[in-house]
Amino acid sequence: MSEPMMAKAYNPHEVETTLYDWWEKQGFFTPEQQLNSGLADPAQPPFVISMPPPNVTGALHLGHAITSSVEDMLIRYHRMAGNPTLWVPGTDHAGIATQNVVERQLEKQGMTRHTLGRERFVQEVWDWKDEYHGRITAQQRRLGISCDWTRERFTLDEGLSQAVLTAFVQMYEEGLIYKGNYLVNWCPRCMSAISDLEVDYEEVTGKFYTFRYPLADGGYLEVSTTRPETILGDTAVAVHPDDERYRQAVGKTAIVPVLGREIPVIADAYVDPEFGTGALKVTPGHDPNDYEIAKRHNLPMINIMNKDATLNEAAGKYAGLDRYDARKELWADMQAAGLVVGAKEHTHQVGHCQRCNSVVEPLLSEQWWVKMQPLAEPALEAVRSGAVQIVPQRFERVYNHWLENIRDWCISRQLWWGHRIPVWYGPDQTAFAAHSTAEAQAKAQAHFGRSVELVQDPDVLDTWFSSGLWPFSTLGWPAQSKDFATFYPTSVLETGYDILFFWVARMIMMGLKFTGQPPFHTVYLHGLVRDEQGRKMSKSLGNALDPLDLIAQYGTDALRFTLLTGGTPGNDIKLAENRVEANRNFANKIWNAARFVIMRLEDGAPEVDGSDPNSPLYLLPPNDLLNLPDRWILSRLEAVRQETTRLVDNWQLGEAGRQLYEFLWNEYCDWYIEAAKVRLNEDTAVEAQATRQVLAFVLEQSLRLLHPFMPFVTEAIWQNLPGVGQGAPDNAGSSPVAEGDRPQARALIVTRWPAAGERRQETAETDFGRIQEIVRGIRNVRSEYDVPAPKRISALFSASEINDLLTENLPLLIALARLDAAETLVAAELVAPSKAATLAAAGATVYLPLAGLVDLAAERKRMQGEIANIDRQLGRIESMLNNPGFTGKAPAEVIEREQSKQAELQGRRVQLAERLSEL
RNA sequence: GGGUGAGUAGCUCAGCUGGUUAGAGCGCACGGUUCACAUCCGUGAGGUCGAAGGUUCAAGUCCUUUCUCGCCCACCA
Repeated sequence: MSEPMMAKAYNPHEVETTLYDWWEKQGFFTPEQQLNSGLADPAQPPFVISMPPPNVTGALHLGHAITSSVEDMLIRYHRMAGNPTLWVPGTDHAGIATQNVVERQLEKQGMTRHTLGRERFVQEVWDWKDEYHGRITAQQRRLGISCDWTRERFTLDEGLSQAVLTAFVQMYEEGLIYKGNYLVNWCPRCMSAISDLEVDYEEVTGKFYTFRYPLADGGYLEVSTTRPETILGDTAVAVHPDDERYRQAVGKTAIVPVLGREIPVIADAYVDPEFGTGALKVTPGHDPNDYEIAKRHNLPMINIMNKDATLNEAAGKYAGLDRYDARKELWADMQAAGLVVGAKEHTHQVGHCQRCNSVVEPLLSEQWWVKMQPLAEPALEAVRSGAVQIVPQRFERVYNHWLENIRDWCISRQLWWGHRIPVWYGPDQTAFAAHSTAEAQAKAQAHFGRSVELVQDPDVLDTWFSSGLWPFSTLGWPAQSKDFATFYPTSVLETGYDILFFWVARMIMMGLKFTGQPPFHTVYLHGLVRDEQGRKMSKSLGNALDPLDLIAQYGTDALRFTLLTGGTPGNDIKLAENRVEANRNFANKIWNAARFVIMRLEDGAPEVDGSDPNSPLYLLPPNDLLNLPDRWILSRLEAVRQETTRLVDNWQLGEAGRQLYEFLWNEYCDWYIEAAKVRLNEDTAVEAQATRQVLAFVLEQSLRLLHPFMPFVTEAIWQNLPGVGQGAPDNAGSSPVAEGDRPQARALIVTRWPAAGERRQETAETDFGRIQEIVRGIRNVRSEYDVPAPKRISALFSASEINDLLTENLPLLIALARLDAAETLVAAELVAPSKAATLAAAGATVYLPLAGLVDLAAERKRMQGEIANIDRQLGRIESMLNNPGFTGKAPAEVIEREQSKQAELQGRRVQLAERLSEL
């Protein structure tokens, strides 16, 4: 195949979709294909992630981008490590959210769901789902996620619906699901109950109204409220039992203003005498605390509100008014009646519907509930025992606290979009939970002894009910499927910490309940993506960055790398656009380094190891052909391989990425490639060839290490490497060869993560470090003396102990420090020229005559500064080494390091001082 | 009220198990037509690591107190 010339700059858009389609078509995302191709080792445990399903009608945002980046990183890493790897994608029907979207759409056409009727409305939502499903999944593909699309699921699929039915019926039969009339959080806009978690509390400045509650036998009590309309539902006034002020009032009768209803004055310890007037109006139908008080005192509970937050007949003359209008009118009437004491500003927490931001009302209503305590216990134990580990660990406390104080979960929603509650009622309201109408009928028949007409419960389940089953329902449960047997429990559940309760805790509870096992062994929580000022990104603030825009501007890899390396686990990340840009530059940098290497490989192809697809693509030359830079970069590569592997295994993904960045840019590009040029240009053919192989070897291994972080640019480069051969995207799908006969394509995505090498050479690192120190020192002097960059200068090295090192690597020094070869000399000892800048580095003294440029006074000053700097450091070290506490207690290794540093500094000091005295 | 995270260079952040002169990117200054890359190269300036105590031979890193900001949970009418 003809090698396509690599473009001068990396263009993400030329490769991303092509590569993605090719990967997908090749089947690399499926565990079956990984096993068939020999990448995955059947002896290794599978690595499985259930993808948090995005809302099917949602649009991609940075939350999805960070989730995808982290999960795809883990998936690619484990796939390369040889685990059969499965990442199950899917979408969520997102009950209220989706229904609201469609309802808003209907509204624009002057319709409501009721004008359409249930069946047609649900059909309408399905149409939406079909339209938008393609959009969200296409957007996810742009992120490069290597999930197994052949196993994609939707929460309202047949299979997942079966899971929901099974779970519901079983829990119902065990008494874990029950129906009851309780106070719920009611959203008057959604016209549905919502769970505690779906209520967001916001601080609101309202009014604190104080008024007189008349007593039947004269007098009054002063009482305060933030919601005067609830007076209409009062069934008592309560005071603290020990409150002297109100002792006589207890037992008396109060009169509800306007309505004239008689209610008792009671004593209850809940009342805080310090707060307000110390007397509390009790509205059991519209306040959770009052509800509890009412239960203790057997008070009646009055519901004054309709489901749309207008008042009902119980409100007397206010019936039909909206809650806020009623508030005003009632207050005006009270004022007229002389009952008003006053109203002052008051800030307090008010519950809002998470989905539509309406103010939520506590309302008495009959709903379905899950009994949580019995589910919470095992879920707590799973984390306590370590069967489930949460990363970062601090979230375990949050998790524990929530589960220890858990309350029953309201799971019924008065919506049409979702899993309809599988309960049918007979003529006498007897309830039958069943998997189907037919089964319900059979149950009813058995119960009544005859066939009766059944009516199914109209409500649907909270969308998080089906989400709780996701890790196993997507694998086929309740059927005993092969996938379930093979891939359950999954490995890691990765998501943002904001849905720890909504989703993660419920999955653990449901997983333990229905499969007897925790659904995953690790929970990895990432932070939330915020704007540069740390604010939440939102449409209304207009500060939301669109991941698709960022991808269009900088490429997918740049965005992914930024999200992966821009923060630390569990902490929010403030996304600065210039970091994305910097990482775009990084992708380009690698691209160009590769371009250079590949061009040079045209002078002599490197030896390819074709024997084992799991070993490095290129062979290394024999040791005796390796020079210092070769040995150095190989040693560094091995160190970085070890470090990144360790870091990824310890969930320090960002740190791993940052290390690769620094290795590739600051070591491979800045030093090794520059050093390699010397040998490629000047040495013998055999040596040049050896260097070409090292260049190729290190590049190829680095691409593997970087691939999970930057999948596209690494694969694009890899496909251009000589020896990769056929299989490039150009051939994908269009080959006339039958599927089975086509040679297995080679792709970076299915190469092995580099295995441990034996190339670590501390001496090479020390020696090359000396060269670097000297080169940097010379560059520094050049810069200080304003030597024009292209100008070659003469240099005299009085090398003493590193004479051999410098002699051997003289061409390297000449090239990197831009020395004049004809006027450069290395010797163990040489006489200092009279007029030269002097540098003490790495044990050598370097004289740079810099004809005509050296100003002796300036040079003296420069050296004095240098000596002062050395003295500062020496002072620090000496006080350490003179401290018996240090020498007695510090590890030998640390002491040795300080000693050798001291020796080196003293050496340099002597060199500089000698020179200074000569000047 | 309880819990928790953050406070490190002008900005955005690293610094993982305490041990070289605390790092990066961007920005800034100076210099660059070095045959991969100006999405680049070289050099440099810039930090009492929020504050105060303490533990330790040694603290940005551990402990206590404290200040500022953020988030989560919680029934104060």
